[in-house]
Amino acid sequence: MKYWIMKSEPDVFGIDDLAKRPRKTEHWDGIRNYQVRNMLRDDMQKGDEAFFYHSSCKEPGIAGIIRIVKAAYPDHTAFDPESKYHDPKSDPANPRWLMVDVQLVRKFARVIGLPELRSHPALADLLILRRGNRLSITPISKKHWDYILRLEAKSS
DNA sequence: GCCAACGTTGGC
DNA sequence: GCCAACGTTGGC
Repeated sequence: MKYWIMKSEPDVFGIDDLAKRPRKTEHWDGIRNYQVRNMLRDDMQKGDEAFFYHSSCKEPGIAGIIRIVKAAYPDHTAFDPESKYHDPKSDPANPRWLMVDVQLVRKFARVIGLPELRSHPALADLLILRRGNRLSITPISKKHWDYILRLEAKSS
């Protein structure tokens, strides 16, 4: 079982939106980056867990935990001309883009903010804190995962 | 809104 | 295959 950090803009789709979905489950669509797609396809498995990270917002940070409940399958929004994720180059017979289904495990009692994450030397090599990192999904080690879980219990 | 840091595109 | 131009991301 692996661990991940998955970024989303809460103005578009945040952890509270996921909580409102039936069975608190939704497909994670719109991935249009080859590196991320390859990770989905090759490394991400059903049962993996991920931190739900809020980006491009007032308080960027980790908002809770989600679980992969369905492994990678074709992202149908690529075929939909009405979708903002439409990609005419994705052939339904040979889909270019993939998505997974995620389910909310739990929302954190508080958002663990980006400045707080940065303040911990133990998290210095966390990919999401790296300058210029723009991948919407990144792997995270069990060690970092557990460390961040312990942060949640502390007050900020 | 600015800007750094990428990824992608397309001409050559 | 190179590389300039362009688009996107995301923190601030």
